[in-house]
Amino acid sequence: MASPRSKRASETRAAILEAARQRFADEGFEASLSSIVMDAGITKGALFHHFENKQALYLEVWRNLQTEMDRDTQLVAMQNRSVEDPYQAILAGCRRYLEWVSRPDFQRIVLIEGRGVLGMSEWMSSDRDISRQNILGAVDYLVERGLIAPERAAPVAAIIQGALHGAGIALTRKLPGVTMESIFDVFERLLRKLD
Amino acid sequence: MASPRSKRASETRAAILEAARQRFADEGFEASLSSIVMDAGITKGALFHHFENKQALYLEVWRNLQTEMDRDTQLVAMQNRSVEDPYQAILAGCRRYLEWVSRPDFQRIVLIEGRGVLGMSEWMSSDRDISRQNILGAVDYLVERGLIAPERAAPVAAIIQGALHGAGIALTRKLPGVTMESIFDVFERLLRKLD
DNA sequence: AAATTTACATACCACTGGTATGTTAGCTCG
DNA sequence: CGAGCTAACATACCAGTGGTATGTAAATTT
Repeated sequence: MASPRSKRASETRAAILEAARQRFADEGFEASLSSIVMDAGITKGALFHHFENKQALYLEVWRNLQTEMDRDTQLVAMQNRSVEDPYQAILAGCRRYLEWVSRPDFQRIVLIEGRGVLGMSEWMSSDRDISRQNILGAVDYLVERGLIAPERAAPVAAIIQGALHGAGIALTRKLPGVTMESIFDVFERLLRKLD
Repeated sequence: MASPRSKRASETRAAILEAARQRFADEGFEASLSSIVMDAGITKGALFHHFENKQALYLEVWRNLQTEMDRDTQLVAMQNRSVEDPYQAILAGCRRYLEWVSRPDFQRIVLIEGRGVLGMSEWMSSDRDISRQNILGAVDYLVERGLIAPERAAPVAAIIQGALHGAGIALTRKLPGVTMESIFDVFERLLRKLD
Protein backbone atom coordinates (compact mmCIF):
# COMPACT_ATOMS: atom_id res chain seq x y z
CA MET A 1 0.00 0.00 0.00
CA ALA A 2 2.88 2.38 0.76
CA SER A 3 5.06 1.06 -2.04
CA PRO A 4 6.80 3.70 -4.16
CA ARG A 5 4.50 3.13 -7.07
CA SER A 6 1.15 3.06 -5.32
CA LYS A 7 2.19 6.01 -3.21
CA ARG A 8 2.91 8.13 -6.27
CA ALA A 9 -0.32 6.94 -7.84
CA SER A 10 -2.44 8.00 -4.89
CA GLU A 11 -0.64 11.34 -4.80
CA THR A 12 -1.41 12.16 -8.41
CA ARG A 13 -4.94 10.93 -7.93
CA ALA A 14 -5.34 13.28 -4.98
CA ALA A 15 -3.83 16.14 -7.00
CA ILE A 16 -6.33 15.52 -9.78
CA LEU A 17 -9.25 15.45 -7.36
CA GLU A 18 -8.15 18.66 -5.68
CA ALA A 19 -7.67 20.50 -8.96
CA ALA A 20 -10.99 19.14 -10.24
CA ARG A 21 -12.86 20.25 -7.14
CA GLN A 22 -11.60 23.81 -7.48
CA ARG A 23 -12.26 24.02 -11.21
CA PHE A 24 -15.70 22.43 -10.95
CA ALA A 25 -16.56 24.76 -8.06
CA ASP A 26 -15.52 27.83 -10.06
CA GLU A 27 -16.60 26.98 -13.60
CA GLY A 28 -18.97 24.05 -13.21
CA PHE A 29 -18.85 20.86 -15.22
CA GLU A 30 -17.82 22.78 -18.34
CA ALA A 31 -14.38 23.32 -16.81
CA SER A 32 -11.99 21.77 -19.31
CA LEU A 33 -9.95 18.69 -18.49
CA SER A 34 -6.94 20.47 -19.97
CA SER A 35 -7.15 23.13 -17.27
CA ILE A 36 -7.58 20.50 -14.57
CA VAL A 37 -4.53 18.46 -15.61
CA MET A 38 -2.53 21.69 -15.88
CA ASP A 39 -3.47 22.67 -12.33
CA ALA A 40 -2.65 19.17 -11.12
CA GLY A 41 0.71 19.28 -12.93
CA ILE A 42 0.15 16.10 -14.92
CA THR A 43 -1.21 15.12 -18.33
CA LYS A 44 -4.46 13.79 -19.67
CA GLY A 45 -2.94 10.32 -19.86
CA ALA A 46 -2.74 10.23 -16.08
CA LEU A 47 -6.27 11.51 -15.68
CA PHE A 48 -7.79 8.92 -17.98
CA HIS A 49 -5.72 6.26 -16.29
CA HIS A 50 -7.34 7.05 -12.94
CA PHE A 51 -10.84 7.94 -14.15
CA GLU A 52 -12.92 6.37 -16.87
CA ASN A 53 -14.22 9.71 -18.14
CA LYS A 54 -15.11 13.23 -17.09
CA GLN A 55 -18.35 12.16 -15.46
CA ALA A 56 -16.57 9.56 -13.35
CA LEU A 57 -14.19 12.25 -12.13
CA TYR A 58 -17.08 14.55 -11.30
CA LEU A 59 -18.87 11.72 -9.54
CA GLU A 60 -15.91 11.16 -7.22
CA VAL A 61 -15.59 14.86 -6.39
CA TRP A 62 -19.32 14.90 -5.76
CA ARG A 63 -19.23 11.88 -3.47
CA ASN A 64 -16.27 13.17 -1.49
CA LEU A 65 -18.01 16.45 -0.75
CA GLN A 66 -21.17 14.61 0.27
CA THR A 67 -19.38 12.25 2.63
CA GLU A 68 -17.49 15.14 4.23
CA MET A 69 -20.77 16.93 4.80
CA ASP A 70 -22.39 13.76 6.11
CA ARG A 71 -19.67 13.11 8.69
CA ASP A 72 -19.66 16.72 9.83
CA THR A 73 -23.42 17.09 10.29
CA GLN A 74 -23.80 13.68 11.92
CA LEU A 75 -21.08 14.58 14.40
CA VAL A 76 -22.69 17.90 15.30
CA ALA A 77 -26.07 16.23 15.70
CA MET A 78 -24.59 13.59 18.00
CA GLN A 79 -22.91 16.23 20.14
CA ASN A 80 -26.16 18.14 20.58
CA ARG A 81 -28.37 15.28 21.70
CA SER A 82 -30.58 16.24 24.60
CA VAL A 83 -33.09 14.30 26.69
CA GLU A 84 -35.30 17.31 27.32
CA ASP A 85 -35.60 18.48 23.71
CA PRO A 86 -35.67 15.77 21.02
CA TYR A 87 -35.49 18.44 18.31
CA GLN A 88 -32.16 19.80 19.53
CA ALA A 89 -29.89 17.34 17.74
CA ILE A 90 -31.71 17.63 14.41
CA LEU A 91 -31.81 21.39 14.58
CA ALA A 92 -28.08 21.51 15.23
CA GLY A 93 -27.47 19.19 12.29
CA CYS A 94 -29.74 21.25 10.06
CA ARG A 95 -28.02 24.47 11.10
CA ARG A 96 -24.70 22.96 10.16
CA TYR A 97 -26.19 21.65 6.93
CA LEU A 98 -27.31 25.19 6.16
CA GLU A 99 -23.69 26.25 6.36
CA TRP A 100 -22.72 23.50 3.95
CA VAL A 101 -25.36 24.45 1.39
CA SER A 102 -24.06 28.02 1.63
CA ARG A 103 -20.52 27.00 0.75
CA PRO A 104 -19.81 27.95 -2.88
CA ASP A 105 -18.10 24.66 -3.79
CA PHE A 106 -20.72 22.43 -2.17
CA GLN A 107 -23.48 24.53 -3.66
CA ARG A 108 -22.18 24.51 -7.20
CA ILE A 109 -20.93 20.92 -7.33
CA VAL A 110 -23.62 19.16 -5.31
CA LEU A 111 -26.73 21.34 -5.43
CA ILE A 112 -26.53 23.21 -8.73
CA GLU A 113 -24.79 20.99 -11.25
CA GLY A 114 -24.75 17.59 -9.55
CA ARG A 115 -28.12 16.38 -10.75
CA GLY A 116 -27.53 17.70 -14.23
CA VAL A 117 -24.15 16.07 -14.67
CA LEU A 118 -25.02 12.69 -13.27
CA GLY A 119 -27.50 11.09 -15.58
CA MET A 120 -31.01 10.33 -14.46
CA SER A 121 -30.02 6.73 -13.91
CA GLU A 122 -27.34 7.69 -11.41
CA TRP A 123 -29.26 9.85 -8.99
CA MET A 124 -32.48 7.91 -9.44
CA SER A 125 -30.83 5.24 -7.31
CA SER A 126 -31.55 6.89 -3.99
CA ASP A 127 -28.59 5.39 -2.15
CA ARG A 128 -26.33 7.89 -3.90
CA ASP A 129 -28.10 10.84 -2.30
CA ILE A 130 -26.33 11.00 1.03
CA SER A 131 -28.10 14.21 2.08
CA ARG A 132 -31.42 12.43 1.81
CA GLN A 133 -30.31 9.41 3.82
CA ASN A 134 -28.96 11.76 6.45
CA ILE A 135 -32.19 13.73 6.73
CA LEU A 136 -34.35 10.64 6.55
CA GLY A 137 -32.41 9.22 9.50
CA ALA A 138 -33.12 12.37 11.49
CA VAL A 139 -36.81 12.23 10.62
CA ASP A 140 -36.97 8.57 11.63
CA TYR A 141 -35.59 9.61 14.99
CA LEU A 142 -38.57 11.96 15.43
CA VAL A 143 -40.93 9.23 14.26
CA GLU A 144 -39.57 6.90 16.94
CA ARG A 145 -40.23 9.60 19.53
CA GLY A 146 -43.83 9.72 18.31
CA LEU A 147 -43.49 13.29 17.05
CA ILE A 148 -44.14 12.52 13.40
CA ALA A 149 -46.57 10.02 11.89
CA PRO A 150 -44.60 7.16 10.31
CA GLU A 151 -46.49 7.34 7.01
CA ARG A 152 -45.41 10.96 6.63
CA ALA A 153 -41.69 10.34 7.17
CA ALA A 154 -40.77 10.11 3.50
CA PRO A 155 -42.59 13.24 2.26
CA VAL A 156 -41.40 15.17 5.32
CA ALA A 157 -37.79 14.26 4.56
CA ALA A 158 -38.18 15.29 0.92
CA ILE A 159 -39.69 18.62 1.93
CA ILE A 160 -37.03 19.31 4.56
CA GLN A 161 -34.24 18.54 2.11
CA GLY A 162 -35.76 20.79 -0.51
CA ALA A 163 -36.40 23.56 1.99
CA LEU A 164 -32.80 23.55 3.17
CA HIS A 165 -31.47 23.53 -0.38
CA GLY A 166 -33.72 26.41 -1.32
CA ALA A 167 -32.59 28.24 1.80
CA GLY A 168 -28.95 27.80 0.82
CA ILE A 169 -29.62 29.15 -2.66
CA ALA A 170 -31.57 32.09 -1.28
CA LEU A 171 -28.82 32.89 1.21
CA THR A 172 -26.18 32.94 -1.51
CA ARG A 173 -28.32 35.20 -3.63
CA LYS A 174 -28.46 37.58 -0.68
CA LEU A 175 -32.12 38.22 -1.24
CA PRO A 176 -33.61 41.03 0.86
CA GLY A 177 -34.75 39.78 4.25
CA VAL A 178 -33.09 36.41 3.85
CA THR A 179 -30.42 35.85 6.48
CA MET A 180 -29.11 32.74 8.17
CA GLU A 181 -31.02 33.67 11.33
CA SER A 182 -34.31 34.53 9.65
CA ILE A 183 -34.16 31.30 7.65
CA PHE A 184 -33.35 29.18 10.66
CA ASP A 185 -36.04 30.89 12.70
CA VAL A 186 -38.73 29.92 10.19
CA PHE A 187 -37.26 26.46 9.77
CA GLU A 188 -37.27 25.74 13.50
CA ARG A 189 -40.86 26.93 13.88
CA LEU A 190 -41.95 24.62 11.08
CA LEU A 191 -39.96 21.64 12.25
CA ARG A 192 -41.42 21.82 15.74
CA LYS A 193 -44.94 21.92 14.32
CA LEU A 194 -44.55 18.75 12.31
CA ASP A 195 -46.80 15.92 13.38
CA MET B 1 -45.41 42.13 -38.98
CA ALA B 2 -47.04 39.46 -41.17
CA SER B 3 -44.85 40.21 -44.14
CA PRO B 4 -43.46 37.17 -46.00
CA ARG B 5 -39.99 37.69 -44.61
CA SER B 6 -40.81 38.29 -40.93
CA LYS B 7 -43.34 35.50 -41.05
CA ARG B 8 -40.76 33.01 -42.24
CA ALA B 9 -38.32 34.34 -39.66
CA SER B 10 -40.67 33.83 -36.77
CA GLU B 11 -41.51 30.37 -38.05
CA THR B 12 -37.90 29.22 -38.10
CA ARG B 13 -37.35 30.86 -34.76
CA ALA B 14 -40.27 28.91 -33.34
CA ALA B 15 -38.97 25.72 -34.94
CA ILE B 16 -35.58 26.25 -33.32
CA LEU B 17 -37.15 26.88 -29.92
CA GLU B 18 -39.33 23.80 -30.17
CA ALA B 19 -36.45 21.57 -31.22
CA ALA B 20 -34.23 23.07 -28.53
CA ARG B 21 -36.82 22.52 -25.81
CA GLN B 22 -37.13 18.85 -26.68
CA ARG B 23 -33.40 18.26 -26.96
CA PHE B 24 -32.61 20.19 -23.78
CA ALA B 25 -35.37 18.31 -21.96
CA ASP B 26 -33.99 14.95 -23.08
CA GLU B 27 -30.24 15.47 -23.05
CA GLY B 28 -29.75 18.63 -21.03
CA PHE B 29 -27.56 21.55 -22.03
CA GLU B 30 -25.00 19.21 -23.55
CA ALA B 31 -27.41 18.51 -26.42
CA SER B 32 -25.49 19.55 -29.52
CA LEU B 33 -26.55 22.49 -31.65
CA SER B 34 -26.08 20.26 -34.70
CA SER B 35 -28.83 17.96 -33.49
CA ILE B 36 -31.09 20.91 -32.73
CA VAL B 37 -30.72 22.51 -36.16
CA MET B 38 -31.25 19.10 -37.76
CA ASP B 39 -34.52 18.63 -35.85
CA ALA B 40 -35.58 22.15 -36.77
CA GLY B 41 -34.73 21.52 -40.42
CA ILE B 42 -32.39 24.47 -40.75
CA THR B 43 -28.67 25.20 -40.41
CA LYS B 44 -26.41 26.68 -37.80
CA GLY B 45 -26.32 29.93 -39.72
CA ALA B 46 -30.02 30.43 -39.01
CA LEU B 47 -29.59 29.55 -35.36
CA PHE B 48 -26.77 32.00 -34.79
CA HIS B 49 -28.71 34.63 -36.67
CA HIS B 50 -31.57 34.37 -34.19
CA PHE B 51 -29.56 33.69 -31.02
CA GLU B 52 -26.28 35.14 -29.89
CA ASN B 53 -25.00 31.82 -28.55
CA LYS B 54 -26.07 28.53 -27.01
CA GLN B 55 -26.70 30.09 -23.61
CA ALA B 56 -28.97 32.73 -25.10
CA LEU B 57 -31.00 29.98 -26.76
CA TYR B 58 -31.23 28.08 -23.50
CA LEU B 59 -32.22 31.25 -21.68
CA GLU B 60 -35.15 31.79 -23.99
CA VAL B 61 -36.37 28.21 -23.66
CA TRP B 62 -36.00 28.59 -19.91
CA ARG B 63 -37.95 31.83 -19.79
CA ASN B 64 -40.75 30.51 -21.98
CA LEU B 65 -41.29 27.52 -19.71
CA GLN B 66 -41.27 29.75 -16.64
CA THR B 67 -43.79 32.20 -18.05
CA GLU B 68 -46.09 29.36 -19.12
CA MET B 69 -45.92 27.97 -15.61
CA ASP B 70 -46.49 31.40 -14.11
CA ARG B 71 -49.59 32.10 -16.14
CA ASP B 72 -51.03 28.67 -15.45
CA THR B 73 -50.53 28.70 -11.68
CA GLN B 74 -51.68 32.30 -11.31
CA LEU B 75 -54.86 31.46 -13.19
CA VAL B 76 -55.58 28.43 -11.02
CA ALA B 77 -54.95 30.44 -7.87
CA MET B 78 -57.31 33.18 -9.04
CA GLN B 79 -60.04 30.67 -9.80
CA ASN B 80 -59.79 29.15 -6.35
CA ARG B 81 -60.04 32.30 -4.28
CA SER B 82 -62.33 31.91 -1.33
CA VAL B 83 -63.52 34.29 1.37
CA GLU B 84 -63.81 31.58 4.02
CA ASP B 85 -60.37 30.04 3.56
CA PRO B 86 -57.52 32.41 2.64
CA TYR B 87 -55.19 29.43 2.10
CA GLN B 88 -57.36 27.93 -0.64
CA ALA B 89 -56.02 29.94 -3.56
CA ILE B 90 -52.38 29.43 -2.60
CA LEU B 91 -52.86 25.74 -2.01
CA ALA B 92 -54.46 25.36 -5.42
CA GLY B 93 -51.58 27.24 -7.01
CA CYS B 94 -49.02 25.14 -5.16
CA ARG B 95 -50.74 21.93 -6.17
CA ARG B 96 -50.58 23.01 -9.79
CA TYR B 97 -46.97 24.06 -9.31
CA LEU B 98 -46.25 20.58 -8.00
CA GLU B 99 -47.49 19.22 -11.30
CA TRP B 100 -45.18 21.56 -13.16
CA VAL B 101 -42.12 20.57 -11.16
CA SER B 102 -43.00 16.94 -11.91
CA ARG B 103 -43.01 17.52 -15.66
CA PRO B 104 -39.79 16.10 -17.14
CA ASP B 105 -39.07 19.06 -19.41
CA PHE B 106 -39.72 21.71 -16.76
CA GLN B 107 -37.78 19.73 -14.23
CA ARG B 108 -34.72 19.20 -16.37
CA ILE B 109 -34.59 22.61 -18.04
CA VAL B 110 -35.66 24.84 -15.15
CA LEU B 111 -34.94 22.98 -11.93
CA ILE B 112 -32.00 20.71 -12.71
CA GLU B 113 -29.84 22.44 -15.29
CA GLY B 114 -31.16 25.98 -15.31
CA ARG B 115 -29.03 27.36 -12.52
CA GLY B 116 -25.95 25.59 -13.80
CA VAL B 117 -26.27 26.84 -17.37
CA LEU B 118 -27.10 30.43 -16.57
CA GLY B 119 -24.09 31.97 -14.96
CA MET B 120 -24.17 33.17 -11.39
CA SER B 121 -24.63 36.71 -12.62
CA GLU B 122 -27.82 35.81 -14.46
CA TRP B 123 -29.81 34.12 -11.76
CA MET B 124 -28.37 36.27 -9.00
CA SER B 125 -30.60 39.04 -10.35
CA SER B 126 -33.75 37.88 -8.63
CA ASP B 127 -36.16 39.27 -11.18
CA ARG B 128 -35.31 36.40 -13.51
CA ASP B 129 -36.64 33.83 -11.06
CA ILE B 130 -40.32 33.90 -11.91
CA SER B 131 -41.15 31.03 -9.55
CA ARG B 132 -39.87 33.05 -6.65
CA GLN B 133 -41.81 36.17 -7.56
CA ASN B 134 -44.91 34.04 -7.93
CA ILE B 135 -44.50 32.42 -4.52
CA LEU B 136 -43.49 35.67 -2.86
CA GLY B 137 -46.70 37.22 -4.16
CA ALA B 138 -48.69 34.43 -2.59
CA VAL B 139 -46.89 34.80 0.73
CA ASP B 140 -47.50 38.54 0.69
CA TYR B 141 -51.17 37.77 0.32
CA LEU B 142 -51.02 35.79 3.58
CA VAL B 143 -49.05 38.57 5.22
CA GLU B 144 -51.77 41.07 4.32
CA ARG B 145 -54.34 38.76 5.92
CA GLY B 146 -52.23 38.83 9.10
CA LEU B 147 -51.43 35.11 8.87
CA ILE B 148 -47.68 35.51 8.50
CA ALA B 149 -45.37 38.02 10.16
CA PRO B 150 -44.11 40.48 7.54
CA GLU B 151 -40.47 40.09 8.55
CA ARG B 152 -40.71 36.36 7.82
CA ALA B 153 -42.14 36.71 4.32
CA ALA B 154 -38.83 36.41 2.49
CA PRO B 155 -37.44 33.34 4.31
CA VAL B 156 -40.86 31.68 4.15
CA ALA B 157 -40.99 32.16 0.39
CA ALA B 158 -37.48 30.74 -0.02
CA ILE B 159 -38.37 27.70 2.07
CA ILE B 160 -41.66 27.09 0.26
CA GLN B 161 -39.97 27.31 -3.12
CA GLY B 162 -37.25 24.90 -2.06
CA ALA B 163 -39.74 22.52 -0.49
CA LEU B 164 -41.82 22.34 -3.66
CA HIS B 165 -38.76 21.82 -5.83
CA GLY B 166 -37.51 19.07 -3.55
CA ALA B 167 -40.96 17.53 -3.65
CA GLY B 168 -40.94 17.50 -7.44
CA ILE B 169 -37.55 15.83 -7.50
CA ALA B 170 -38.63 13.25 -4.93
CA LEU B 171 -41.81 12.52 -6.86
CA THR B 172 -39.90 11.90 -10.08
CA ARG B 173 -37.51 9.60 -8.28
CA LYS B 174 -40.53 7.61 -7.14
CA LEU B 175 -39.09 7.26 -3.67
CA PRO B 176 -40.98 4.86 -1.38
CA GLY B 177 -43.82 6.60 0.42
CA VAL B 178 -43.56 9.74 -1.69
CA THR B 179 -46.73 10.38 -3.67
CA MET B 180 -48.42 13.52 -4.86
CA GLU B 181 -51.04 13.14 -2.13
CA SER B 182 -48.64 12.41 0.72
CA ILE B 183 -46.47 15.34 -0.30
CA PHE B 184 -49.37 17.72 -0.60
CA ASP B 185 -50.79 16.51 2.71
CA VAL B 186 -47.59 17.43 4.55
CA PHE B 187 -47.25 20.66 2.63
CA GLU B 188 -50.76 21.81 3.47
CA ARG B 189 -50.29 21.02 7.16
CA LEU B 190 -47.11 23.07 7.23
CA LEU B 191 -48.49 25.98 5.26
CA ARG B 192 -51.48 26.35 7.55
CA LYS B 193 -49.21 26.40 10.59
CA LEU B 194 -47.09 29.25 9.36
CA ASP B 195 -47.26 32.38 11.44
C1' DA C 1 17.31 -11.18 -14.56
C1' DA C 2 13.66 -11.83 -17.69
C1' DA C 3 8.73 -10.97 -18.11
C1' DT C 4 4.95 -8.48 -16.89
C1' DT C 5 2.27 -4.84 -15.18
C1' DT C 6 1.51 -0.20 -13.42
C1' DA C 7 1.46 4.64 -14.07
C1' DC C 8 1.84 7.61 -16.62
C1' DA C 9 3.24 10.83 -21.29
C1' DT C 10 2.57 11.77 -26.26
C1' DA C 11 0.18 11.93 -30.49
C1' DC C 12 -3.88 11.84 -32.53
C1' DC C 13 -9.13 11.75 -33.55
C1' DA C 14 -14.09 13.05 -34.31
C1' DC C 15 -16.83 16.49 -32.89
C1' DT C 16 -18.19 20.82 -30.60
C1' DG C 17 -19.61 25.83 -30.21
C1' DG C 18 -18.64 29.74 -32.66
C1' DT C 19 -17.21 32.83 -36.74
C1' DA C 20 -16.36 34.66 -41.28
C1' DT C 21 -17.97 34.69 -45.64
C1' DG C 22 -21.17 33.88 -49.24
C1' DT C 23 -26.00 34.12 -51.38
C1' DT C 24 -30.75 35.10 -52.26
C1' DA C 25 -35.21 36.77 -51.40
C1' DG C 26 -37.69 40.66 -49.90
C1' DC C 27 -38.06 45.58 -48.71
C1' DT C 28 -37.22 50.68 -49.48
C1' DC C 29 -37.18 54.70 -51.89
C1' DG C 30 -36.10 57.73 -55.77
C1' DC D 1 -40.63 50.40 -61.91
C1' DG D 2 -35.80 49.06 -60.57
C1' DA D 3 -31.42 49.90 -58.31
C1' DG D 4 -29.56 49.48 -53.76
C1' DC D 5 -29.86 47.71 -49.41
C1' DT D 6 -30.85 44.57 -45.76
C1' DA D 7 -32.77 40.63 -43.44
C1' DA D 8 -32.56 35.73 -43.30
C1' DC D 9 -30.47 32.45 -43.91
C1' DA D 10 -26.57 28.59 -45.98
C1' DT D 11 -21.70 27.12 -46.43
C1' DA D 12 -17.01 26.71 -45.14
C1' DC D 13 -13.98 26.90 -41.75
C1' DC D 14 -11.59 27.30 -37.00
C1' DA D 15 -9.64 26.55 -32.25
C1' DG D 16 -10.58 23.78 -28.57
C1' DT D 17 -12.96 19.70 -26.42
C1' DG D 18 -13.47 14.90 -24.44
C1' DG D 19 -11.71 10.65 -25.51
C1' DT D 20 -8.44 6.93 -27.53
C1' DA D 21 -4.41 4.49 -29.26
C1' DT D 22 0.17 4.02 -28.73
C1' DG D 23 4.64 4.60 -26.58
C1' DT D 24 7.73 4.17 -22.41
C1' DA D 25 10.14 4.03 -18.11
C1' DA D 26 9.92 2.33 -13.61
C1' DA D 27 8.30 -0.88 -10.24
C1' DT D 28 6.81 -5.47 -9.26
C1' DT D 29 6.51 -10.33 -10.02
C1' DT D 30 8.24 -14.81 -11.37
